[in-house]
Amino acid sequence: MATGRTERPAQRGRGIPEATVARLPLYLRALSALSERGVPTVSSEELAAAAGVNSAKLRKDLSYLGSYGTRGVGYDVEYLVYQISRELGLTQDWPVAIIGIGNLGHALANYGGFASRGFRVAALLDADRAVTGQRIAGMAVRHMDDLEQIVREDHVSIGVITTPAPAAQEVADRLVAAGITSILNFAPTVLSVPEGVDVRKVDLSIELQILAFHEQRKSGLDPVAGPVPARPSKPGERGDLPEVMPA
Amino acid sequence: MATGRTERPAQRGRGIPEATVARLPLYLRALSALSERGVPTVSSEELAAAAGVNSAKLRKDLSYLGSYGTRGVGYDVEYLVYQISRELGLTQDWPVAIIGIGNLGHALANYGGFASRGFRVAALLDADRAVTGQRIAGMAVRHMDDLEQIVREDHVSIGVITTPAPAAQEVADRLVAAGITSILNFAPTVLSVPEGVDVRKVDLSIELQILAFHEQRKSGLDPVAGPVPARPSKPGERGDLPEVMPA
DNA sequence: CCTACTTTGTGCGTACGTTCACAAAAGCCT
DNA sequence: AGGCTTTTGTGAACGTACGCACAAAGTAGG
Ligand SMILES: NC(=O)c1ccc[n+]([C@@H]2O[C@H](COP(=O)([O-])OP(=O)(O)OC[C@H]3O[C@@H](n4cnc5c(N)ncnc54)[C@H](O)[C@@H]3O)[C@@H](O)[C@H]2O)c1
Ligand SMILES: NC(=O)c1ccc[n+]([C@@H]2O[C@H](COP(=O)([O-])OP(=O)(O)OC[C@H]3O[C@@H](n4cnc5c(N)ncnc54)[C@H](O)[C@@H]3O)[C@@H](O)[C@H]2O)c1
Repeated sequence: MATGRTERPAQRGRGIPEATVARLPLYLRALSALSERGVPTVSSEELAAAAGVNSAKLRKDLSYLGSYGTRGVGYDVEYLVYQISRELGLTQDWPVAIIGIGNLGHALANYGGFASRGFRVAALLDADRAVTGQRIAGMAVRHMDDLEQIVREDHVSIGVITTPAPAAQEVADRLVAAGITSILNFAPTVLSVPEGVDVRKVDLSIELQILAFHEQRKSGLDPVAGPVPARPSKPGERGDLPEVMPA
Repeated sequence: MATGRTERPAQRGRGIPEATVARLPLYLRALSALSERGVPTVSSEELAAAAGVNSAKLRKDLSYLGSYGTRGVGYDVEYLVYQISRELGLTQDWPVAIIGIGNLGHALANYGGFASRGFRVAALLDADRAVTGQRIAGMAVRHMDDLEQIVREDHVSIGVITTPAPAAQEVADRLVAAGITSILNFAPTVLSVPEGVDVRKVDLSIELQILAFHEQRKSGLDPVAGPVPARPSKPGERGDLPEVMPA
C-alpha cells in the first residue's frame, strides 16, 4: 500500500519502538497496582518482575520516554504512572463505538474495565432492528444508519468490530469513511484499510492454534498423521508421507 | 522462573520460528476459504494477499514445513491445508475448559467458531454456586471442585481463564496442578507458571492503549499535558513540564 | 525436444529486538 | 566529607525477522 521507499520505514513519529509501546500498558498496570498499595518508589528489578519482563528491557523501554528514574533509588511510582499515561495518550478521553451487539458485543458493552483508562463506550451499534433499541448497561443500541452522525457528534475515534466475519470488511469501510482511524477487530478476517488507519486484531482461534502447536510439541513427539490427501498428482511421485527435512 | 542458561533460547522443538507459527493459522484460514470455493491451486502471491502478508515471507514460512509447492504452478490448496493443519496439531482433538462463566465466559461458551478446528469445549467451570448447574449452549456449568476430575477424565489440555483478575493466578495454579500445560488468559494479569507451561494472553485494554498511542500521534501533535504530579522532590529541580527530549 | 514463461525456494543485506555488563549517578552511613 | 552501596541508563554483542532479488525447477506450447 505504499511505494516502499522513503516513507517511515520503522519507527513512527518520534522514536518509540513498537515493541516498547506494546509493553507500556503492562508497566502502567503494574504501577497502578503499586500506586494503590501506596508504594512510593519502585526499582526496575521489582517493576520488571511485576510486569513479567527482563529488567534491562524495562529500563531501556522507559529510557525512550525520558530519564525519569533516580539512580540508587528507582522510579517514583506516581510520576511514572503519569508519564506513561501521557505518552500513551491516556490523559485524554477516547470515545469508543462497538459495532455488532451479539454475544461478544454484549460482553464488551457490560465490561467495566473499558472505562478505567480513558476509554469511554460512546455508542453501541447494530444492523439488526431486533437488537437496536435494546438497552445494555444503561445505553441504547443504535442502528447502523446513525453511524456517521454518532461518529461526528461524539468524536468517536476508535471502532470495535464484533460483527460476524463476512460483515467486518464492510463495517470497517463505513467506519473509515465516517472518519475513524483506529479499529479493534474481533472478527476472524483480514481487514484492508487505507494508509493512516490502524487496525489491531484479537483472534481467539489463532491463539488456540498457537497453543495447540506447542502442546503437540510437548506431549506427542511429532505431528500426528491422519487421512492424508494425496499429493497433487505428479510424474515420478514417491510415497505420501513426506516427513524428512531435506538438508 | 528459570536459570536463564542453557534452556531453549529461541526456536523450540524442531525449527519453526515463533513468528511463523503465529502466521500459519492465518494462511490456514485463507486456504480454507479457497478450498470452500473449490479453488484447486494458489500462488504464493495470491495467498499472501489473502492473508495480508508479503509473498516472500509466506514462501519462507511455508518452506519451514517442507517443499510443498510446485514451481510454475503454486500450492495445491487441499494438500497445503492438510500440511498446515498437521503441523499445528489440528488433526487431533483438543478439549478445552473455560473457567469463569461470567459475561465473557458466556460469550465464549456460546461461540460456534470454537469447535471448528479441533477445539472442543469439554467443560465450563465456575466457583459460584449460583452459576454452576446452569446450562449454557447445552452444557452444564460444573463447580471448581470437579476441576481435577474433569481435566483427568476428559483429557483437557487447554484451559481458558475468564475469571476476574484477582482470581486468575489461583485458577492458573490449580489448572497447572491438575496437569494442564496450555493456558489462554483473558484476565488482565501477568500469570506466573512453571517452565513447560505455555500462557498466551488476550488483553483488550492493552490493544486499546496501543491504538490510543498511535491515534495521539496521528491527530494531536504530541502528548497532551494535564495535571502533572510534581517530580519527586530533588535538590536543584526545575519546572514541572518535562517535555523536551534531551539529546 | 527445445524454448519461453511462471513461480517456488532461499541467500543475503538490513532492520529490529533482546540481553549482558558496566560506568556514572545518586543516596546513605559513618 | 568521603567512601560504600544501590540502581539507573546505555554501549555493544547477539539473535531473530523481514523483504529483495534471483537461480533453479517446473509447466506449457510449438
Ligand atoms: N462470541 C465469542 O466468544 C467470540 C469469540 C471470538 C471471536 N468472535 C467473533 O466475534 C464476532 C461476533 O461474535 P458473536 O458471537 O458476538 O456473534 P453474534 O452473531 O452473536 O453477533 C453478531 C452481531 O452483529 C450484528 N451484525 C451483523 N451484521 C452487521 C452489520 N453489517 N453491521 C452491524 N452489525 C451487524 C448482528 O445483528 C449481531 O447482533 C464474530 O466475528 C466472531 O467470529 C466471537
Ligand atoms: N467482559 C468482557 O468483555 C471482558 C473483556 C476483556 C477482558 N475481560 C476480562 O475477563 C475476565 C472476566 O470478565 P467478565 O466480564 O466475564 O467478568 P464476570 O464477573 O462477569 O465473570 C467472572 C466469573 O468468574 C467466576 N469466578 C470468580 N472467581 C472464580 C474462581 N476463583 N474460580 C472460578 N470462577 C471464578 C465468577 O463467579 C463469575 O462467574 C475479567 O478478568 C475481565 O477483566 C472481560
